[in-house]
Amino acid sequence: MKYDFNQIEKKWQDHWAKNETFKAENKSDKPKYYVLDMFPYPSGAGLHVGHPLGYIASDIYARYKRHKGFNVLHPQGYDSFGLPAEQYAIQTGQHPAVTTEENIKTYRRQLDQIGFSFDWSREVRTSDPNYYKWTQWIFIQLFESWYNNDSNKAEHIETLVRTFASEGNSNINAICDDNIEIFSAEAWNNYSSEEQQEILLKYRLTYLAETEVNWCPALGTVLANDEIVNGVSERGGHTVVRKKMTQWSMRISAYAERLLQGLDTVDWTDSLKESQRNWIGKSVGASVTFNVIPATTSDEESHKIDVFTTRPDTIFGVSFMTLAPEHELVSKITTSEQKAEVEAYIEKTAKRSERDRMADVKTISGVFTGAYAEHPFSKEPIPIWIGDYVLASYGTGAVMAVPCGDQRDYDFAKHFNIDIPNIFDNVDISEEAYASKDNVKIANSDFLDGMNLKKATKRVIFELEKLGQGLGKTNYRLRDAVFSRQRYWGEPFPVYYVNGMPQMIDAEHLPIHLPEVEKYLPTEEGEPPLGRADVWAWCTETNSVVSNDKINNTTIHPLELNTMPGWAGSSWYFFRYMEEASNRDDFFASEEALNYWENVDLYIGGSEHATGHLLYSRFWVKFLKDRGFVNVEEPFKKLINQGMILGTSAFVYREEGTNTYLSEGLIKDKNVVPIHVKVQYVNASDELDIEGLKNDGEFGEEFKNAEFILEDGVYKVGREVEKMSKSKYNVVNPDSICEDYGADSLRLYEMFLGPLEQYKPWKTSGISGVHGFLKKLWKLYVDDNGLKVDNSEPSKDSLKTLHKTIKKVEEDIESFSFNTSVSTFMIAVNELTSQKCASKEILEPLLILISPYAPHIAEELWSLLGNNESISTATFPVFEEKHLVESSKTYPISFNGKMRFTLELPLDMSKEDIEKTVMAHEKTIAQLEGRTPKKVIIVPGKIVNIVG
RNA sequence: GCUGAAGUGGUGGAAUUGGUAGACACGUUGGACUUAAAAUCCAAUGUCCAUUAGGACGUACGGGUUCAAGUCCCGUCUUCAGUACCA
Repeated sequence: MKYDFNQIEKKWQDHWAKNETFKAENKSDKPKYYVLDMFPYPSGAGLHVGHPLGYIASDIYARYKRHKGFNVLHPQGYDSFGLPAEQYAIQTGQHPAVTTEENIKTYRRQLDQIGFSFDWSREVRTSDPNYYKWTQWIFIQLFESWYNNDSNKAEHIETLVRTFASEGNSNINAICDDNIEIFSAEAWNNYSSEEQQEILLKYRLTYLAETEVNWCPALGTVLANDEIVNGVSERGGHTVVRKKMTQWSMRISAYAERLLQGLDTVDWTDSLKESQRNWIGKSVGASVTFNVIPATTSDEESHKIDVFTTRPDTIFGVSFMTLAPEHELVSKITTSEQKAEVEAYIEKTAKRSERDRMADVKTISGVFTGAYAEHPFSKEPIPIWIGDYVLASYGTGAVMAVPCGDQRDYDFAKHFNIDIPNIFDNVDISEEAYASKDNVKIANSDFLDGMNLKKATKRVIFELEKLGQGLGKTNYRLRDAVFSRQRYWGEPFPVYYVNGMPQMIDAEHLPIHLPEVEKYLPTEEGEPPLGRADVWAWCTETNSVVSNDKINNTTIHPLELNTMPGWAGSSWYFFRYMEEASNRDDFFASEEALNYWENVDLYIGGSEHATGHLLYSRFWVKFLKDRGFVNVEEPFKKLINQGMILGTSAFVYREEGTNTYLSEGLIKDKNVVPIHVKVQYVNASDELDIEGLKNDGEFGEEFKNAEFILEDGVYKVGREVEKMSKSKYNVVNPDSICEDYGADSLRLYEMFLGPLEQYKPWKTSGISGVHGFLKKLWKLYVDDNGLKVDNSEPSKDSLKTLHKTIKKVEEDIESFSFNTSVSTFMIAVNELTSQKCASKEILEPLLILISPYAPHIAEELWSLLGNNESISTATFPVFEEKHLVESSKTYPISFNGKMRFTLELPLDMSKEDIEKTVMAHEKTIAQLEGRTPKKVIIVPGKIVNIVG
């Protein structure tokens, strides 16, 4: 019987699907375990061998946990809203829903053929109205909530409204917009409904606000920072301008501290936690208010500049202030003499994108405004400058410049010849600023003289508070997240507008379906694509979406034209899987389901989601918990970032100006151009299939008439490791691997390549190793006459092989070291083969060990052994130490730490006897050449080291 | 710059608390089987010296601790990833 992997794999994949082998139960006596892969976007290109890496790892773990007696939830689905489908729709006119459906089909077929143990009955798709109904619902809850700093959680907006009505807002401690005026209960009750709504928007966790965006008029859309290159759009090279737009924002900043603290409670890698910490960017310091000195005595208006500083202790070192060019005070305080210069500077900086400004750290630029502020303590005038090293979007957009203590301020001061007072005792600042926080001793600072950083900081804040010109403050870099997209293929907002004020549609009328449009582009007026929908108005009488021409602004109102961003649907999907598909109509997941599964125990995915998806999900989960909809604070307990599988590109070398290609060994001093060729035409020895290449239609005539100069009768290609991509012709498709070697080989090989987290190159030639292993495994059970396993008593050696394998594999899986288990299997099979082991007592448990990695062959052999139940239900073999107990040990005998020979000695031999035996050995005598050793180190069971 | 990860044969990588460096594979070379090829099997394979026996050197580099260092400590270099005028 041959190992016919194609037939075996198909057979078991069908069997698992038909019997719903991997369906998870929401009621079980077993402990639960939830294994999840990061949500895939079903791209049109399908999978390459790099994609399944994480899925294979999580699948091994899920299968292992089942063997270990857990009720495992291992679902899969699609983040099916998104840009590529929309882009494709714009180009071809095809509805994104249609192409998305096709892509999902391809994706599913490819996933199925790898043999994953997904519970497909729980599949979700973000673009499914039954799913986005609940995304819309969550949005409404966010709108209906505010963040109460006193209770330190989100509360229903009603609690806020009640307080407003009874006592005004002066006692409210909320996370809200900055520009909030104090009002009394009486005032509140007298406000018009619109005025009240406007105020409430400043408190809601999702709110409409003017946001500065990168607007590209030619594309009619907003661009992300990384879509802009050198000030023009990456696609098409169109001009991009900074523009204010009214957009939905999410008040994630309310959760900054909890998002930071929560990191200590989850089992993620340090690097991932670190990038989230950086992103949140907490800095502790003080806010200080500087009064602007009026230019003339008749000047009535008085201005104040608020700054944030992490070093309030250096306040006496301030010698100037710098405002961001966009700062609203700039136009108000600039003197007439400086006006022209300041305006020219502002115009110049407005043209540079924020990213450009940040990237260019070296050029120092700025302009004096002519105005002065008053130092809060010394009352000395301080010149006010503007400079683009100060960012409008961070802090208050203004800094108090302390050149002796901050390198950027120092450079700025040097450049413009501004005074650099030294307020540090015994520190030389003639070359650079003293930015260190260690060994600070303040001098020339009035009441702070002689104090260290900690003391001075405390004292300054105390004094500032006394003056009413400052207070201790913590600042976060984390900014509220823009939630509107000017796109078609996303979740529509459940929002309509009455007199310009946003109104939520009642949850009972959800979902609001994405309307049909005839084109997926923005309108001529620059409105988002939904502006093209004819049926896109809300009737408050029938509670339905009706034709736009019925809009009367009394009962029928326009609907929101933006859609939600990609992260909306992916911020809560892990809860949706918890509920069985048949029970999803009335809630996003039932309380029982949420209580049973709690959160994701193991989450595997790419590190590119470090600050996007992983931060937004945590934010939504904390919010949902505050409002009592879920009961966990963090969504993902343990998280592993899988590395990337890189391609090994192949190159041929064309001699410059000719149609001649030189083999890799011949290019030495020649002037050659390396050209990518398809890796399919290269064998394991880097030799090129020239005929194949010549006849490949995709390359056209390029190689048809080319001459190939061989070395030793073959053409050798050059190789280089690069990211897998179509344009580099190094993409390897899992379909062909499954066809040629089988899914089990693919699974094993992906794991065998190296540690999960690491980046490593793919080389198809290497797969023959694991494929050979599977054949050897097969032969251990089956020969030409069929099954050869018997009920013979296993040998001691075979028992030892089995049990050391159990031990190692179990340790490996628990520590996610899947690559080493594959080696362990190889060693086990090599050993059992040479032991001629045929004992069922050994070979049956061995299959369970291997089955998470190579489930198809394991199932097949398992059933050949006479089992009727799927191997996935079998209990993991139990390791027994007694089989590994040895009576002797092969000791390495070292001289001065270098191993010279080995000696087998009984393990129960005493130190003294070991020393005697070793010293008497002829090789020892030869090594010592008559010397007497100074010392003999004996570590029983480990090593003997002779010194001297 | 900062933060994080990493640097081991021709290649991917192993060495879990300091204790035989290079497991397991790929590739290469030689051999068996075959008319031949494929498949399979056997052997060798870190580098250098030596006919052998054996020896020297070897985990990015330079130091150190230790009987013993890929592993611990100090310094340097390189690569990758994230992030960045963050006040």
